[in-house]
Amino acid sequence: MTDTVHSQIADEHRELLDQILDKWSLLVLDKLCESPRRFNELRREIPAVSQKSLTASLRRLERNGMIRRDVVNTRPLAIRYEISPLGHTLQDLIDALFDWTSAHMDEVAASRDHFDAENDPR
Amino acid sequence: MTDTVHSQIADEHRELLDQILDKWSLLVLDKLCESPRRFNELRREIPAVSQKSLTASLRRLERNGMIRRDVVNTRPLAIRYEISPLGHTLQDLIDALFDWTSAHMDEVAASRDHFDAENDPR
DNA sequence: CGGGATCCTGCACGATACTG
DNA sequence: CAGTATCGTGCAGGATCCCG
Repeated sequence: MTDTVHSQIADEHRELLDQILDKWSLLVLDKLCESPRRFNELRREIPAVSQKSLTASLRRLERNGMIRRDVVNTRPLAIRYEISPLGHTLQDLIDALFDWTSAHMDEVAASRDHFDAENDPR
Repeated sequence: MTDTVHSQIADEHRELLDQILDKWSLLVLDKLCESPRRFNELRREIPAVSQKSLTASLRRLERNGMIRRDVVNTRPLAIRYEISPLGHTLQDLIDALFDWTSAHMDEVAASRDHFDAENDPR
């Protein structure tokens, strides 16, 4: 196998992860792994996300098969977003990522302070 | 604890992950976990990355304490980038992420095709 | 060799207003 | 309630040129 083949594969990985690891999707997936939610429930639980971005994130996750969008025909109509089996395979990974940030947040912050202090605070 | 406290914490996680999971850092970290590299070695191994983006990614990783930058005083001078102990704690996670993409790439692609076929290919 | 400095572009994201 | 439509912005990221 040549280097270019390797890097093509690596690039596919990157693109795929880019799709899933967008600004909000991890938070959304985390919530949906817990239990199905409705649109405005997610908005309330992730206050920093705009309605447009949440819509986009949900669409992308749905397109990639990570979540399912169920239309419940009531009045007014309700929409349930729920994790898919494929999305569920990410749960452990997501938990591990959040655990990692919890465990190393301070360490990273300290490193940042140190770096900023050394590199021209001019 | 209130909702806002929860979401603030979640937001810190998101920001931290955003720092680390930028477009190229996972690929860079993956290489550096294997062995130290020099700047142009990384460029060659990740052909899609531009020089500017690689520089930025390395700087960010260094600032966050994930990698170390060693200046070797030869002529011409050489720079060794190597994984730090903190960065090393991410290795298993990164491996797991790449394993996940390898395992589910086809599934995701199929889901995408299905989604695109259903939603107005007009 | 390992970058820095500039210029430029797209697109991610937010704000706001409106709708079935 | 769950969006769509439109507008505006920043900033990530590529292209190019230059430097010790």
